[in-house]
Amino acid sequence: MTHTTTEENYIKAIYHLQNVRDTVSTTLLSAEMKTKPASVTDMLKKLRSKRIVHYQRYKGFNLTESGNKTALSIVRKHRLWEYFLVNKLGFEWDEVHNVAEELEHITSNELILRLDNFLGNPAFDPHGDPIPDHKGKIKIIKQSSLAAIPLKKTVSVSSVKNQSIQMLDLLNHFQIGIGTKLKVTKRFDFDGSVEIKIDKQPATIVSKQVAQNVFCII
Amino acid sequence: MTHTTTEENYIKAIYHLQNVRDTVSTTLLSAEMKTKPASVTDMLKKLRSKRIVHYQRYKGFNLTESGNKTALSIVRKHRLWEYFLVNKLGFEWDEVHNVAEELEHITSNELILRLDNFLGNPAFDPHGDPIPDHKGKIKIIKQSSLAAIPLKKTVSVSSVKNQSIQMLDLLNHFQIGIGTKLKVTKRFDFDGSVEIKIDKQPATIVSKQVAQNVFCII
DNA sequence: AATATTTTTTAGATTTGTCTAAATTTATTT
DNA sequence: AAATAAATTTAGACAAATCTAAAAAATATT
Repeated sequence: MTHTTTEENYIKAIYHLQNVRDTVSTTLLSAEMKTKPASVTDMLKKLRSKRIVHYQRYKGFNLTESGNKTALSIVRKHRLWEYFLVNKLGFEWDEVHNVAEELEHITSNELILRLDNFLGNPAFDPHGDPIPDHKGKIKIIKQSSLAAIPLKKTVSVSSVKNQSIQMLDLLNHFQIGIGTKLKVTKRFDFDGSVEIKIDKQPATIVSKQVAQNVFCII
Repeated sequence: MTHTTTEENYIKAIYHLQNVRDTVSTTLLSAEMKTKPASVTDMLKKLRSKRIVHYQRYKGFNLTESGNKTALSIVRKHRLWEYFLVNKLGFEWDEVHNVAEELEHITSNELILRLDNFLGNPAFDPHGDPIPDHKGKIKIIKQSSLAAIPLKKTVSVSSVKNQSIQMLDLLNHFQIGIGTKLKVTKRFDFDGSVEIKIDKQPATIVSKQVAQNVFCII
């Protein structure tokens, strides 16, 4: 079964929202898709007829098993392309999202298989998000945010939750990237900000918002 | 000015047909696009309003200067991606066309610039067709078909005109690819077939149709 | 529990690219 | 030059994805 680019974008959006909230509403999805709730209802009927979502009017919806598989394959393509753009073409990690949004809809399975091998079958993309393998399997690693890790323990940055350009720009400024080794030296209860130390650099303070979005392997 | 994928496909088709015949008819274009003549008329009006083609009803059409530039940029993208697929991902030269048809519509200029550099700014794609540079400039080389080159002169295969899967399959069978060194040892007037010799391999005979489609640098 | 508010759905319209069938123009034959 | 044939265009319709406005259902408030 094949899907249009629009259908694929809806499937991916439902998948991502499901991983954040446990129920996804029509309104929330319409905000994510930058459409109106009425349009979402139309699409849900279409996706139901293709057995991508379970959906009952007024009662909500969620991905079927088959829908989930499809979502994983789109996410896989997106993240492999991001890896390619950063590690082969030299893009910065904050520049690749939009291009990958387009590349993820190229339909050849053979292409993705070969791209995966060409890249050395990476398990994580440049933002630290796991890349599903060809069976849809995801490597899970234990991560804690800067707001939660123990003090004075050296840890390695493994992913960033909020991937807005603004956030990535800020992290670039702090010279924080995936793989950066750092430790939290102090926490300030007043505003939730956190003092961190990278190598021999002088300590700096990052806000609560940053601390909650940067995840590390302990 | 941006264009839809469909518009881009029309622009590319007009460009290619213009390089073969000097006037392109509605019917011919409809055959190329696998649509009906009525659909072509509709699209021509749209492309005219975007100043991509000169077009007068019943009088024919052709690309404007701006349309030609757009066409060259699409051809450039297509051929760079073909080069990538063959030389980086290990596809065979007869497998890449359909995937490149999709990739050529990805819109990022930055992507193409970086891809071009990553590939080493190649001037020819895996079928021997020239890749327009970022200004749309094409390297032209003097070529003659197997039907026209002098006898017993060792030449290098530089491009293949008919790029159907069937043709490429046949050439693979003969072990003829871009860069293959060969000489024409005899021509048969009866059916236009041609005897060729590659290295120390025994001579083989190719048909007139093949001879007319394989081009070489003398 | 009745009312008010919010969310979701329906109904009907719009745009893009396509189609068929009929009309018009151009080209070819006789 | 008239008749016929071929190519092209118009007119009107359809599917996909969207929209607005109104109706229906679910949720929250008093």
